[in-house]
Amino acid sequence: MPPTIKDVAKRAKVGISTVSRVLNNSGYVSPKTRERVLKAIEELNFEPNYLAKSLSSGKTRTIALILPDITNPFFPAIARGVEDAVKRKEYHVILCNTDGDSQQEALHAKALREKAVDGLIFTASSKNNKHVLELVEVGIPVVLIDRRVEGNNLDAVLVDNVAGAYEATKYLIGLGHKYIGFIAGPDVTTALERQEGYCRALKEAGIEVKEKLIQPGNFRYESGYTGALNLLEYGVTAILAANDLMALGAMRAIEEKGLRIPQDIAVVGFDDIPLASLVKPALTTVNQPAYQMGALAAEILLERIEGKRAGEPKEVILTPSLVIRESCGGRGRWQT
Amino acid sequence: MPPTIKDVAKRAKVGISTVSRVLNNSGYVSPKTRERVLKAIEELNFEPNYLAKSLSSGKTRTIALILPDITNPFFPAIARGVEDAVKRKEYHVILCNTDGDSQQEALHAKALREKAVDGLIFTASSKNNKHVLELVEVGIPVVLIDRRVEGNNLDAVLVDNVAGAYEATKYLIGLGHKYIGFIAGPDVTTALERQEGYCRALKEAGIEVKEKLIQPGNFRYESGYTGALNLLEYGVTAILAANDLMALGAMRAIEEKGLRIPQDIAVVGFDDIPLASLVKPALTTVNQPAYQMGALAAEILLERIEGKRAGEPKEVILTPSLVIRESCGGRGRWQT
DNA sequence: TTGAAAGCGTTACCAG
DNA sequence: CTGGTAACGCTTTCAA
Repeated sequence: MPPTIKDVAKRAKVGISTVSRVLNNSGYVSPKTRERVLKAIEELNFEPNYLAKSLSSGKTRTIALILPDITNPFFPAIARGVEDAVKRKEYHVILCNTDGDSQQEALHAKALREKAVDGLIFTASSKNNKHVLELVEVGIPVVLIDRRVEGNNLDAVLVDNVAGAYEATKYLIGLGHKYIGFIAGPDVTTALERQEGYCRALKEAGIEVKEKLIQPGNFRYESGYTGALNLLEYGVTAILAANDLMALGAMRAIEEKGLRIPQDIAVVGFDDIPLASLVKPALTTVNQPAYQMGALAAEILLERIEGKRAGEPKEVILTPSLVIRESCGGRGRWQT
Repeated sequence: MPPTIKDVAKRAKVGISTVSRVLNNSGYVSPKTRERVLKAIEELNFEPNYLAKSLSSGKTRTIALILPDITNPFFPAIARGVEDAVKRKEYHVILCNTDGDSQQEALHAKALREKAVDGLIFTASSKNNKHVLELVEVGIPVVLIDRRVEGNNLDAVLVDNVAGAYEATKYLIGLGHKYIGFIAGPDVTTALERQEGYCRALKEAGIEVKEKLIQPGNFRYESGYTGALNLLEYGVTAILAANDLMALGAMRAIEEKGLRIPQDIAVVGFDDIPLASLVKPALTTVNQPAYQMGALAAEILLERIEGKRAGEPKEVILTPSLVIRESCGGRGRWQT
């Protein structure tokens, strides 16, 4: 059995409350007593039992990060940002993958509540979010990341997807493209917003938005591949994909068709995952500061948890930036 | 305040121990009483407090996964494998990044012990491992993944790195290469073993192992890049990198030098991260079944935790397989 | 400045 | 079958 606070008390010949005080640097303890206690702790190699502490205090110093799939290259950076930010304050993070499944989200939410996590960071992926809102009602702070949930205002760290896609499309237009295809994402706000940015840029430039130039997609490589295949049939000269994975799939399709990037077809992605700069040609894409998003979300969450942030929830909206590389040809006037 | 077992007891007009029994399906409870209790639980929307449960039982149903960096593309699949395996049994996983720093490993180990995780899965990256061994001594099950730690036998899920690199090198030799460069990894067993496989294949083929053809590396993209630059100076016709990231860096260097892959230089990686199949030319590499490794490690750990596995620790050594793609030219005789 | 004692919400043992 | 009650290890009044 590991030593307990009681053992320390006995050895130092003090009461257990005194030990607790020196442990937490709370209340008064005379230097001499403190010394004795410290010595006892040392000799016993005592370590406080966190469970007991948590039960008593109600705090676990653990948060959860719920996201669709850590295997999706957009998320590791977020996860790392979160962990780095909370690590400094000695919190830990529980990682939960949901695959965008509402039921799994619910399961995790329930379990995490029972485990009394102090708060959670959530990438919503289903429409049905009542499980999370329940957590909020119970008083567990939640900050959303990347995706907003409807019908509730919560702290959130988002990216201006409309602006990002708008800028990317405008860049393509500026390069002279008129027949630009879009490979859409699944039915989540981020994807929808990107589509909106695409449409807006087109309209603003007086280019008609053609239904058939908007191919369905699901954020996965394969759907980018098939979407591009269709788009090529329609004779597009450029393709904007709602995320990088699909853009990569599109590149594969284009090359298999014997077309060259960017000479024949230009492609732009969204996310700026690590691969984007490594493929050939390097992918021009809209950068999302994933690491910072994670870190920022974590900081906001900790502030809520520690009561340093009160009042209305706030959305932090970051502006993504177009990173011009090789997949659209010469560096255009948009380069900054 | 959320309702407690006490509230339930009161409402159902039974003792709290009875409530506890129905909660855990332990001991005898008459159908009628059980019914009443269940009803009360329902009405109160009661949920057991896990902390209290844990304090009492000593079990947290939480494990930790300690690895260098989730941002390194080799690890997300492992993490996912671990989580999926453990999720079925309603365990959670705490994710810890160490950056291969022994001090951070120690910090995490200490904190996790305090938080009483039931066990942990560990990718050792520093030589100094006494912190982990301490956990083992305290009785916390540990299973190693990917890397062995010296001086102790623990459950481990490993890959036969020697065999993998040996096969890869032999493949290159079979293709007619005689001047094969190697970009080494940092000072961890996996990297060392891969180097050993490389040397062994060379020797077996009667090819001299030249010191200068072994470039230092640290598993990162950049070191692959610079390593390749040096290797090209020496006129190698093929490069084997100790991991994919470095192989990718090497590819970049080769192309920047105006050389073609695979016509001028062949390259082989190790890991088979998701990017490997996406780059052009697609990378021929040694596949490590990361997802399964994670899942397997998790299963072994749970068996230890739940006492279903006793006796001596055992190492499970998986055999990696060479995945032949495009970066070495035509499919050679090694294709299966 | 210190210690005793009452929780925190469960589990588990022991009578009944 | 069921209900008390003593742990589990710590925090936090409250007196002294």
